[in-house]
Amino acid sequence: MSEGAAKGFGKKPEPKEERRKFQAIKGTRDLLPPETALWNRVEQAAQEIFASYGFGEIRLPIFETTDLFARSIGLETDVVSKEMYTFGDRDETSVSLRPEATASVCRAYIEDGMQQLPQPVKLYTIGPMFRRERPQKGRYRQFYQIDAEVLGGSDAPGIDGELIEMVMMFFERLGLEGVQLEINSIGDKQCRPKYVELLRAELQKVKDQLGPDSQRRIETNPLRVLDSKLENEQKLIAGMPHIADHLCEACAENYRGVKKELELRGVKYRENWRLVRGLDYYSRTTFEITAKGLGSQNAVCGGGRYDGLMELLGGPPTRATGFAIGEDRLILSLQETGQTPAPPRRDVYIAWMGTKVYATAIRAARNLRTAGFSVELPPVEQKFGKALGQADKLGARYALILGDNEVSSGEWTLKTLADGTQQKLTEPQLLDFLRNL
RNA sequence: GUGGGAGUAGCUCAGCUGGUAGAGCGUCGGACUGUGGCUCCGAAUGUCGUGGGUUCAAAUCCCAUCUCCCACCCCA
Repeated sequence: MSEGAAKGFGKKPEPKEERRKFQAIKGTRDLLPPETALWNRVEQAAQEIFASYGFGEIRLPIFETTDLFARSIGLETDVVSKEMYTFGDRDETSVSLRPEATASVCRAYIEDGMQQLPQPVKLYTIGPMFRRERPQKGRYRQFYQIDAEVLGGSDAPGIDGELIEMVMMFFERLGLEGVQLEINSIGDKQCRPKYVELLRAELQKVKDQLGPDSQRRIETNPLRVLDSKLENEQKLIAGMPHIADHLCEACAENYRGVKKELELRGVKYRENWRLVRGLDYYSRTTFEITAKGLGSQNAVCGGGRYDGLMELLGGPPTRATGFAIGEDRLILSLQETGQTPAPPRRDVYIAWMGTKVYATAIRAARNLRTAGFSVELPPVEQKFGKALGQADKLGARYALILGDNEVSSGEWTLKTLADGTQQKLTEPQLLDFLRNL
C-alpha cells in the first residue's frame, strides 16, 4: 500500500473509542433482501420497456468537475449553491458527487461525439445521486434515479409525447397506483424573460401581502413564487398572469402539439400553469408525475425539455428532453400500496446424513443448480429433524433426502414440504421431475 | 438551514412519583441421534444512543450532543 493511501487515517488520537459502533452516514441506507428483489424487478422493467422504445443504456461517472453542474443546473439553484458534495481533488480541481444525471449525459454526448450518430440519440441510466438535504420520507442524501434523455433531432412534439408515454407505460407495467401527470410550458429564451418581468411587476404590487420567502423570490426567481404552498398566498397567486397566455408563437404551437400528442397516445394529463421546475436549464414543456403513498415529497418523476443546455456546455446547438424518476420514491409507493416481494425461497434443500454421502450431496447440488434450481446444501451434517426444520424455515419446496439407504440403492427420496408426501427417484428421474413442474 | 416527535436485547415494546433491567417474537440448544410445521424446557445478547450534571443512588430528573422519523424548505 502506498503512503498516500494511508494518509488521513489514524491521524488524530482517538482516546477511548475501541468499541466504536459504525453506522451508515446520515441520509444513506442499506437495501436488503427481500426488498432488493423489488429494486431488481423495477430496474428490469425499465430496461425492457425503455429498450422497446429504442433507448440504450449509458453508464456514467458518479463524480464530475464541479463547474459542469454549476453551469448546467444553475449557480443560484439550491441544488448547486448548498446541496452538493464538493471536494478538492489532489490536484486542487474541484469535483462534486453528481446531484442529477442530465448534465453528465450532455457532457458525454458532446465529449463522445454522439452528434455523429443517427439523431435523436436515446439514452437511459440508472444509479445513485447525492444531495445534502435534510432527510425525510422519500428523500435521502444518496438516492437513486432512473433517467432517460432524448438528445438531438428536432423539437417535434412527438418526441416529448413519446417520452411521456414511455414513463406512463413503465408505471402502468409496475402497477403504480394514483399516478397523476401534470404538464406545463415555461416558454423559451424568447418569451420567458418577458413573462418573468410581467410576473415580477404584478408580484411587486402585492409584495407586502407575501411571506418573506416569496418576497425574496420576486427578485431572485419570480416563477418559484407560483410554487408556494402557503395558504394565505394562494388567492394572490391565483390572480397572477398565466404563462400560457404569454408564450411566443413557436412555443405556443409546440405546447399545443405536445398536448395533441398525449391525446393521440391516450395519456391522461392535467395542465398546471403553476408547475415550475427548479433547475435552470428547462424550457418549454415541463412535467411532473405524482403517485400514492408518498408523504409530502410526492413527485416520482420530473422532467422536461432543455433545448439550450448543450450549447451552454460548449456543444453544438442541440435540442433535448428527458426525465428523472426517483427510484426510492417509486419503490416506496409500490410498497405502501402492498407490493411486498416474497422472501427468497429455495427449490431444494438437501438433507444429507453420514459423511459417506456428502460427496453425493455435493454432486446433486451442483447438478440441480446447473439445471437452474435454487439449492441449499448444509455445510455440516445435521440431525435429520433439524435439517427438515431448516428446510421449512427457508421456505424450500422440496427436501432431497440423502442417506446411506438412498446412496446404496440409487433411489433418492424427494419430500414435498407442503404436504409431506415422499417419492423415490433415481438421479435422472429427479431432474426430469423437477424440470416438468 | 428551521421546527416537532422518538432513541431500552436482532425486532416490537414494558419499566408508575429515582433504589444500578423485563416480556413477546426471532435466533441457538434440548425433549426428538431417518422425517419439518405444533407443543414443552433451556440458553445467549444490553456499558438503557453518547457525554456531562444533580443525588448515598439515574433507564427514570437537568443540560449538551448524536442519530432516526415527520414536516418546512427544496427536489426525484
